[in-house]
Amino acid sequence: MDAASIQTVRAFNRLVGERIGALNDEFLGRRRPMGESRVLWEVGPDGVEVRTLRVRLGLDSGYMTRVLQSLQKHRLIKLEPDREDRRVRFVRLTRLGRAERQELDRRSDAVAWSFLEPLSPQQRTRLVSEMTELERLLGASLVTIAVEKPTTPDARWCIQQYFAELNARFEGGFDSARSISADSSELVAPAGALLIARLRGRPVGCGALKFHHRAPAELKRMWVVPGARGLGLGRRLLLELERLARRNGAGAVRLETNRALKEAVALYRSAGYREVKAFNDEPYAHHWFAKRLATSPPVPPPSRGIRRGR
Amino acid sequence: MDAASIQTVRAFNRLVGERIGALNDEFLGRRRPMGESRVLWEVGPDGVEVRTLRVRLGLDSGYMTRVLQSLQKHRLIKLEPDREDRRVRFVRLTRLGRAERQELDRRSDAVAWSFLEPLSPQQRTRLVSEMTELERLLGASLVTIAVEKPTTPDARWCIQQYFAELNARFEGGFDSARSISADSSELVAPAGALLIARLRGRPVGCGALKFHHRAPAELKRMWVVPGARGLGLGRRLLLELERLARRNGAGAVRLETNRALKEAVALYRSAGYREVKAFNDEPYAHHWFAKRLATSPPVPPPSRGIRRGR
DNA sequence: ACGATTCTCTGACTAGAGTCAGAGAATTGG
DNA sequence: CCAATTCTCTGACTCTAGTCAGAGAATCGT
Repeated sequence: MDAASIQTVRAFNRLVGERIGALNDEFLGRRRPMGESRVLWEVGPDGVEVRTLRVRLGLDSGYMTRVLQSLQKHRLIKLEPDREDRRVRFVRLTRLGRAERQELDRRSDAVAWSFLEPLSPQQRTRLVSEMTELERLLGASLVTIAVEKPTTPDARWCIQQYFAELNARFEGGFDSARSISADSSELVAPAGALLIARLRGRPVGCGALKFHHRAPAELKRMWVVPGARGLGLGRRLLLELERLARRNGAGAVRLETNRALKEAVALYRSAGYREVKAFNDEPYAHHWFAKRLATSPPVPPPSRGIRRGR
Repeated sequence: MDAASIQTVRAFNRLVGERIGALNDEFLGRRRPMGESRVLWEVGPDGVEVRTLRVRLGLDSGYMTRVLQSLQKHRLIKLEPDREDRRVRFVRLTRLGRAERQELDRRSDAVAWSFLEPLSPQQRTRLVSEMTELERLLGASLVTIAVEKPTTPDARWCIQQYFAELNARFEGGFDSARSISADSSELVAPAGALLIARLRGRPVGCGALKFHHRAPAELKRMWVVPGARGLGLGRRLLLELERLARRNGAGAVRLETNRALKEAVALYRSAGYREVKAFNDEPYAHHWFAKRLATSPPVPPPSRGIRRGR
């Protein structure tokens, strides 16, 4: 990459880092410590488990406890034991807390407005479209992919979204009961595995494998959240799944898919999958693909440049 | 402005603020406290006076002293009394300090690279071009406009640039001696005023007024640095000048300009200036404009964006 | 010349944002 | 059922990034 690009990125980092940091501190952190504001915000209107909060904000449990205690002392939140698991605590906003959160909301709006306000209408439109795209591009490098149990709420959410999308896109809809199964018990070791992709803690995609002794692993449940498409995340998931299959002794991967899922079909083809004859009787499938896995990892092909109109 | 735009800007602020903040801390702040790194960086290869450093970084003098002492203890800087004014101290990097600064430079590059690295070549190009544009657009809201004496170095620089541009653009060049004057003594109260626009400390434009008792104020020296054009800065300067004229009792503003300055002519027209007959004998002018000022401000005064003290 | 101002330095203090090592309760896995 | 693990809480620390008041030296303005 050329030096000029690096310099551009550096200049941008400096300007934007300073500007946003300063504004956030000034507007959002005035009334109370930033840590408390962040927590207050993250609790959200419906409440949340403390452990979730901790993971999302990446805070130490001791620190978190104290932040919550302080918020509670100010009557902004209520802490109650979780119904299902009495080790965990559930945080809820009080009426006062909701008001305070709304205030934070207004301030966030004001910060955003301070970016837009000095610009002409055309420039505003421009700014917004560029931020949208940049956010996508920057987000791409923050995605993490990890094995996760299919029973976690996030995993369930991904699978649900996946089913909902199939149902919307397949002609005649989709009913998971009629499809070949890949339920929770089949997607944990040693029978299989589920990968969840996350962007800043939030699930943005998934992909699963079912292992078969001395037979190709089966690829299932490939899905990427609509807002994160076009960033090569599908390909990253696919590569990660292949690595996992290889580590679990599979010499090949195979999968079936529906013709409505055009991007997926294109992805499989470009990732080296060859169309093969139907190897199962999945009623929703139109295409069956297979790929032999190299013993040593193959060089990743260049990611496709996805164009979007602005 | 619609809510969706505000939401986009907010989402962007959140992602970018966190991402850049985190990376900067991680990469640049590892070896020593961020404050020290910032100072080390700001000293630069040629050294600098402590007071300049303090103003630039906006630090308390006591704090600054301690930061410098710590850097000195680590043999990264040398402190010596200033030659001309023995109250002030002059900071210089030692050999070790220069090496450390280079290291910071490398890390900054690495941070920038970490943005580019996960992207495809097309996406990289896209990222860079969007950052460039976004930096311009965000910069616009950081511009501050204030009255300044025409004798300051920055004011002089602006006027010089203005003359140089006229000389380049007018057919047959421009010689300020042949033009109607508006020199330093005429551009300070009560005879007149000079406005300087600044972006993060650097001058990016100017505009001046000459007041005449019971007669229209004269607009002079409107200029915007080429890199900041197209951001509506000219219009902001113009509005600011009109406010100033009104505050000084002028009921109207008038000005003359050269046909080579097409953007300026367009700006005056679109800001409500009507072309009038020549009211003076400026040899370089082709157009004379005038605008009556409303008694109550017709447009809400442009805000200066929100500033923070670093 | 001399009072006001500027610049640096010192000491004393604060708040925010954590980290770390346990301890005690509840739940899970085998 | 029991051991391991998970989750929250407490107490005791740390580090960074300041702020504030005042003192002493040098310089400036008149």
